[in-house]
Amino acid sequence: MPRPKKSQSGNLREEILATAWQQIAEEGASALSLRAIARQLSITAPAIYNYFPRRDDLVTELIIDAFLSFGDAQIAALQAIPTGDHTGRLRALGLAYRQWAVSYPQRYMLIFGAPIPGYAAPAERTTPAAARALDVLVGVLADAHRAGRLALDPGLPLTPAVQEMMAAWQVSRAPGIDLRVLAMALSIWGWAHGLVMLEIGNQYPPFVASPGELYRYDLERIVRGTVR
Amino acid sequence: MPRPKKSQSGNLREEILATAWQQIAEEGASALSLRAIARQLSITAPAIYNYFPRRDDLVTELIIDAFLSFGDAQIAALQAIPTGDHTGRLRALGLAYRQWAVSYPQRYMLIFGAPIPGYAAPAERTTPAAARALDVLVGVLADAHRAGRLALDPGLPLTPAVQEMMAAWQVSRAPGIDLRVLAMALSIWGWAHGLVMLEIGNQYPPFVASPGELYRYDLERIVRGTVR
DNA sequence: TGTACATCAGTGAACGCGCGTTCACTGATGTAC
DNA sequence: TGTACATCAGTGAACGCGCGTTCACTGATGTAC
Repeated sequence: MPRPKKSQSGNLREEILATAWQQIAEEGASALSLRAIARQLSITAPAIYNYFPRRDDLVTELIIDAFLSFGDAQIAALQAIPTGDHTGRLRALGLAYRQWAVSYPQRYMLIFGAPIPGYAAPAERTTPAAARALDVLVGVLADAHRAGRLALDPGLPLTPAVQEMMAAWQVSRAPGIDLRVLAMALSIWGWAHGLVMLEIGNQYPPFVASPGELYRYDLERIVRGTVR
Repeated sequence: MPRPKKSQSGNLREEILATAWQQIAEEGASALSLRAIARQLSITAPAIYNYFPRRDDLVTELIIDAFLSFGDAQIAALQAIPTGDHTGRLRALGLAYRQWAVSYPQRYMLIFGAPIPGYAAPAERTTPAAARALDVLVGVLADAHRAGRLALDPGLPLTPAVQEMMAAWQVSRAPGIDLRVLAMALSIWGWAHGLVMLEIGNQYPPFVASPGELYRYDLERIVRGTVR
């Protein structure tokens, strides 16, 4: 008896993706299984193959989707903040970064955490999606820099190796952006990633009762030290 | 035919642990399997049960071992640096942090990365081991603070929530240490964790050809901004 | 020194499990005449 | 409007795999007399 149509929409592909997200949220990305998805949708596992030729194709779709959602959240964070309020924009970006991560911890883990064993993401599909969020941060910092509001330590020039890497970045995705601004973007990203990973990975010592408070405090420190 | 003694030492327990480390290094912690270990040691899987009642007990052992090794590395990093050289000590700690992580990336992932699905570490055994490394950092910062060399932004006092958390830490593990020093330790830890996770998780954009150079540059920035 | 015996580390077979993937199939649907 | 037919999404059985864990066993070792 084909197509018992648990779903009146018939859009099984979307339901598979939605169920995959649900399972990732509950059990983590490494627990994702076609059979579990099928079970939950009351279909048989081979039916999924009509939509995703291999399990990895499903995973790839999920990763790209997560990157886009994350990038959207970063972009949306700036919407309410005036262009000239550089401090406010950097702060909003930082808050939105953590907010998205704690709202979808497993999704964050999927794109920024440990790689899924036996799965290699196709870089040509995921890299552009990944770059979006970083571009937003670079944009905010570059605006502040253009306005002369960025605090760059003149006593600490880029080392040649770092300069070279940032130049490669500048050429490929960030034309005209000051190399020290690019380095600062990576540094801020690393900081946010670190605190967020500690939080959603449950790695903080037990006395850190409210990681969000700690993050916000530290974000304020970073913002003050970055934008004058 | 029992005990064909592939190993003349007879210390099979140690060999199991060593093989487990090897497999974690090659395939990641989530690929760890008793059967694979047994295969490599040319024994049968049930033999392992003579030494570890359950698979999880083996994992717990590995985690504690990794924490201790990491803590040792942090402590050892300070050995060559004079007590009064606060800048040098903080820098050495930062360099050693990354060095250990990139030397044993899977081990780092095991203790600070994504949790192993279906495994919950017994906190009463792992927490003390985990705290060692953080204690070292706190010690270095506290020394610098005592010497009046720590740069604390007087315009950014701890928020009440952060103050409360740091006070809990102070009571439990860090008697007499200034609360802002504790907050700074967490912040620096988060930063290092972030950069290191991006590096060993292969999350950097492709233009970051040499993550180590980037880390060292940024470490220098952090050190300069922290210790006067 | 020689023999009986307890110990216990490791074996091999078996259990039940869930997984990704393949395959031939079925039967409702929509189209062409 | 009615019928023949092609399409194709989903089924159900089966494949081979690796896993953790259990169980009764075996036979080398070391000790006690």
